Amino acid sequence: MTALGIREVSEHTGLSIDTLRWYEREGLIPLVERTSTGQRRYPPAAVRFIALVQALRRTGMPVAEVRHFVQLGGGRLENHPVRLALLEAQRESIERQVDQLHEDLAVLTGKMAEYRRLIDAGLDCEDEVAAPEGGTGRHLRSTA
Amino acid sequence: MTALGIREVSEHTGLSIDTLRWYEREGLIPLVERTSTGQRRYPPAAVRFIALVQALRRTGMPVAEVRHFVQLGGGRLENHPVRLALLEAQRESIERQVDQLHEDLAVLTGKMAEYRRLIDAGLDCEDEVAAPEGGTGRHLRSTA
DNA sequence: GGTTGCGCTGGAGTGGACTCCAGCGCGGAG
DNA sequence: CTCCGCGCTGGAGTCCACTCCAGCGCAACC
Repeated sequence: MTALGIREVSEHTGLSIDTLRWYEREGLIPLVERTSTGQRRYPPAAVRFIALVQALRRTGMPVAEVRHFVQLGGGRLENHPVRLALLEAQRESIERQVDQLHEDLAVLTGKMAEYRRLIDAGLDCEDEVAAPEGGTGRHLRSTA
Repeated sequence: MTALGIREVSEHTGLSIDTLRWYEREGLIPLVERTSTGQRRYPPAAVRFIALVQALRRTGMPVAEVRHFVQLGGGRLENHPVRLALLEAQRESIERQVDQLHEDLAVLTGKMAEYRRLIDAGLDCEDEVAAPEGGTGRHLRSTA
């Protein structure tokens, strides 16, 4: 009844229609039904599942691993601990990614501060004065 | 004097030797010098630059865009504002990524809580009881 | 003074994740 | 009835970022 067509799901999730079909072929999206004429229908459970798949993909889980997760059967009890463990592993991966992002952010902000300082002082860069085809070392000693 | 060989840089940065060479060909790594026999030497400035390139790549900047950044000349003053702007854009991108990661994390922890609840209750999944080739709906009504 | 090992180059190959297409069927609008 | 738009399928194509050679040179170690 509340099941959606592929276009609606595409708009709702931001995944392209082709990607939705491809994911399904690849075994990442179960629970998709068909009309009598063969068109896809996505019941709410499928739509919810897609949100999970998107979270896994966006956080860097490869398609093959998502498939593995999905193949852990139709929500049967004995597989829950396994799925839980996979999600836990991914959760840890996400936390590492956040840490890494913060480190990289620090690198960028550091570099940005350097550029601002140089702009203020009216200097070229300390590093990389790599033969700009005109004349070298026109920059002065740093003020600090 | 303190310049490093490619192997050392590879070990120091975690980038493979092939990747270092490829990055250089692609114009992502300037400042690399050569010995009289043609071997690469990485002075400290090059090594520092590589760290920046890594931060950009890891945070999702495409190789082409890093190249663009690098091509903004050998640290000459007039390019500093442009580089600064590019870094600022990337900084914002990183912040969006962190936000997205947190959203995805919430999806995962929510799903994990659900599995834990089901395990405790000894139930199959509410969703996705997709024809596990034996018999449907052996799960009971939820206790909550 | 050979052979082992690292480095170099240019180019080909790979893996992952889509993305596009031809060719067909269905169902509603005119 | 005919045409348009959407959806379907299987398969081919694309893009990106590496990764892997083959074939060569230098240098050092035994």
